[in-house]
Amino acid sequence: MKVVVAMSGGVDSSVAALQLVEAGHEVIGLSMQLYDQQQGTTQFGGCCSLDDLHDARRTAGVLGIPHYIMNFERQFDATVVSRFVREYADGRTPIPCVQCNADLKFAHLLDRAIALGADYVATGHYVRSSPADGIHAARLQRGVDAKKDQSYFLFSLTQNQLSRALFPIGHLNKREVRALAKSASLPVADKPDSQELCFVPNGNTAAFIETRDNSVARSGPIQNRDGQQVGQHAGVHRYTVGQRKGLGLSTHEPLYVVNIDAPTNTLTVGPQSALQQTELTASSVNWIAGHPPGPSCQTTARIRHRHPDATAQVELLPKHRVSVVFDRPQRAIAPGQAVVFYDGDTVLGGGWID
RNA sequence: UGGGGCGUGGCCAAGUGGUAAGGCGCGGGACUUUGAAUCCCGUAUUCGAAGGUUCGAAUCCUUCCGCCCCAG
Repeated sequence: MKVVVAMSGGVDSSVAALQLVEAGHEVIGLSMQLYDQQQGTTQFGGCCSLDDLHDARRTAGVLGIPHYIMNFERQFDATVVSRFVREYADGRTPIPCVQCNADLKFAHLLDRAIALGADYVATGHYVRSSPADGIHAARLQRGVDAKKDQSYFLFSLTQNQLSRALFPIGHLNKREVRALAKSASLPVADKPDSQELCFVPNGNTAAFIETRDNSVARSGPIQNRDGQQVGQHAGVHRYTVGQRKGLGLSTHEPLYVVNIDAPTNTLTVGPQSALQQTELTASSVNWIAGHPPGPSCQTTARIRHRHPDATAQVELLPKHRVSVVFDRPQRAIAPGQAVVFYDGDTVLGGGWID
């Protein structure tokens, strides 16, 4: 079959391509140009710099597959960056990687792949999937390497998207991926893992947001839970619920951001214990199977990437919303983050925390 | 200028003769395909100032400066 691999220029997607080539598929490498590269490569880290595009091209050369670079600047800005900035301005904490996956890679890029005659789009995510078989719907599962599992970032995929998705390295662990890259002499075999957000220069999120929307850089009050003002902040976009760094308040105990109120531009802080919450509601819930498991169910849920799973009771609410009640309190439930539901290794779905 | 108390790093704060705890904040690192958290390391040659006593003082003495409280 014909498969388009989304090649970021990193080891993971490179080995994904390698696996497909070795399996005998017709493979096309596709890389996305996500923003104007004129400003120089040092402006950007992560997965999408000019150097990374070159790495993808070199890897494709070694694999003997065609490689195309497609310009997705407009789509990236609309589906990922603009939302990211807006969320921060609203005092929320976004996860742009989710939109980048569901609304870019498995949307615009998938469309292009189909236009190229491809049957599937493959990525280098550490997740596994199984196709619909007439009885069961297509499923998404955690990657075998628990340390690298990226299923959290893919909870919003639909049956249609999943039916077109391949994850060739989901059954491998990172060590094996690197070993395969090395034995195939891929130029990126020893390239460091990417981290941080690829479109934010130097990991300086606050500065990036200010360049996009400087109306957020308004100072406002920091108050304690009794409503007494205890300090000042330089913009709510610099903070997230549960954050300790950057408050500049010295007290007998560490303080954390407990709440962000964008309308009044107010930050509320409190001790560690004030972050413990047992309940949340989430919106725009996606059930990967296409329908919820039932009006109410017991599942394990995860409130952020790499957070321990927790058992919870999920109740459906109208308008694609759910209420989630955990058996044990969770630390720093942050609006804008996703809550993702699992049944063992299978991703049931998830939604956006209100 | 009656009485009492206090002045230790950016903040809080131990230490009352033996050569400056700790917390907060801040900086760096680790971890990490979100934001965070967490962990590790670093952060006062110096204790309001100037003299003095002493082998040795932030700790004792003297003076000065500054601040707070209670009375008038």
